[in-house]
Amino acid sequence: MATIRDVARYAGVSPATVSRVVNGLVGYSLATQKRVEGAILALDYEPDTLARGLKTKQTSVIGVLAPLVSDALASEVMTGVENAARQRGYSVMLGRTGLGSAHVAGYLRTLRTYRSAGVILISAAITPDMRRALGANVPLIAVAIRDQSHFPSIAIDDEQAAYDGTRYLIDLGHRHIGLLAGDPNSVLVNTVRELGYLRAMTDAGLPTVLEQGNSLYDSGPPALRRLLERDPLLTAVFALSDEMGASAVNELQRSGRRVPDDISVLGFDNTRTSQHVYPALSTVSQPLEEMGELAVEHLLSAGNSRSRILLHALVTRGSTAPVPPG
Amino acid sequence: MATIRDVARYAGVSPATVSRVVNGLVGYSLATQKRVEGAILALDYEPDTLARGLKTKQTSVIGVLAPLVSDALASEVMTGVENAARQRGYSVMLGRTGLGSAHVAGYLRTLRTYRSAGVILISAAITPDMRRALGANVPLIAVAIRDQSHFPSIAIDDEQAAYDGTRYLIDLGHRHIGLLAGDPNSVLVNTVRELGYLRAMTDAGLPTVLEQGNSLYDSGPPALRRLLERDPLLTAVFALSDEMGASAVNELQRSGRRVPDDISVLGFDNTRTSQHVYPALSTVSQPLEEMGELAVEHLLSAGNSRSRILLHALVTRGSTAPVPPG
DNA sequence: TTGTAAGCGTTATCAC
DNA sequence: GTGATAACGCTTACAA
Repeated sequence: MATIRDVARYAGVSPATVSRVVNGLVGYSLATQKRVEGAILALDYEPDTLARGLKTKQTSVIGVLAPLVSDALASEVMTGVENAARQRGYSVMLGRTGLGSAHVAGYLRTLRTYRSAGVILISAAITPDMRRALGANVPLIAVAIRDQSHFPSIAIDDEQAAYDGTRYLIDLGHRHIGLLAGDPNSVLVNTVRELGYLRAMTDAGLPTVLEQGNSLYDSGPPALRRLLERDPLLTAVFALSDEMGASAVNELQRSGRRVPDDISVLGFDNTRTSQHVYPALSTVSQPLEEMGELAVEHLLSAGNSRSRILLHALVTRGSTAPVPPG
Repeated sequence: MATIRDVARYAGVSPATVSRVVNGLVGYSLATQKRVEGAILALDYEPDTLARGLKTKQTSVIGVLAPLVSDALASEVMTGVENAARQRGYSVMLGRTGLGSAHVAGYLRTLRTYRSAGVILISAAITPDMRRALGANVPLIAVAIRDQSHFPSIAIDDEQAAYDGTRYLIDLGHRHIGLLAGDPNSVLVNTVRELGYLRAMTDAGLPTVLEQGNSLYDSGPPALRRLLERDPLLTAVFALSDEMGASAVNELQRSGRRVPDDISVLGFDNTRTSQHVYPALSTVSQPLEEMGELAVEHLLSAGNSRSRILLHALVTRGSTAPVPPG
């Protein structure tokens, strides 16, 4: 590995000058610039990130913490993050949040010792502990979750989105609409979405019925069965995640019911999973990739530490239909 | 941020001694150890990774390069990688390979300047260029792909796995079995799997019929339709990825065919996607998470640079059945 | 058992 | 416009 001194020697200049050229600063003639650039090419020189970071107290690493690496929602946000990061010459470092907050703090400390340029938290709320573990100089932002605290975040209005989803089902003529809720403890957003469902049903003077899942695929069927026991007249199910929605569609078919003829299913998030069933899931969409991109932008533009609320949208596909005549 | 000198001063020892304690070396009394540990706690000291890496020429970063961050297969391998890495105190840095090899080389150079402890390539073959871009000191291993070159890899025997999958369908009584192939250019493994299918069919004296997809969900339906045009008597479809398998199941149902009553579908890889359809996909399974874990082990245990071939298995679920009597 | 000092590869502050 | 030189925070001979 060639160092800056090697390049300097080769080009017949000082290391300082090489550094200036590499970093696009001012203070050298065109002739020296050419010579230095030639030397860099000849020696295949690449600045050492570690040395540079040590000196400048900043590296171009962006940390991303997600509940589950293999989670579809997190994957799509990560795609956006990765794109935006790469475009700006940043790298992405990955961590899992699923294992308790002590563990997250560990990641954050690591990121701090790497002098990370910023960290993005997917589907998890920022706690004061986290903020502290990161130190004062590293920006932190939450994505796909609304922070009731003053920490910055990028999200949709989950309450309103759930309201709109429920409302859509109601407008289709459904009166018995069950909610496949997520674990309120694991993802804050679930609670808020529940509220949106409750409000829409109450506004319409309709009875609410709700069972808890954990947002993942496997939790859908049992929760669905409980839902059906509690209200056998259900003609629509609103799942607070696409995974649960997809498993609900499958479970319904397994038990001999037709979707959407007998029962409609609405999902949430518009991840790829929503397209992996037949009929494909209608779903409340949030712009996951865009959120990831915006998060990177946010971290890198020091000034604006404002939170952003993006627009949700209803995506209608085959899994929802007007209430059956029976 | 406290530095090692702060700790040293606080504990009344030299930086060298602090370093020794921190790194668990020998050469200090129990008493000093206690004092140093106390100081570390008091000052909330954390060694600076950059400075350390600069000195030791090694950091605990493991690079992972995947074709698509949001790809189910890659996600599951990454889960394994992340687990194993974290256990050993390593961090994971993420990159995408989907954009052409010049771009991959860029990542590799970054990883080199970070003095990465090693890099893992998912679903992509190692090229001499890559090897060169990384420099001589950073180990590199491919996962979920068999390298015909001498570079290390962790994979299943894809040819045999495809053979066994095909054979399973044949044993079920199927005679007209179509192959939903992947793009041979994008993932090497597809070619090999094709060979396995071809061999099994030939061995059984059966006609082969094959259409190309690109392994992703959306490429399934059109390829399936072409397959059905070419052989309307098809009673089984072998998809070389679960995504294509899942979309095949959905497409078949959309067109009024029953799975598996009219037609069986077999997938490949046993990713989560295979469970996201109804009936769930029978599939040829490869131990993705385990592969990720082994890859980390491999990188970190300098000596054994041997490739490993893991066992595949047939997972039978609802999407396959004996050939219909008609 | 412990301390001193050099140096890893940069960048930044001075001089010239 | 260019070059010494001193850090950045750590590890590691080498001394003591």
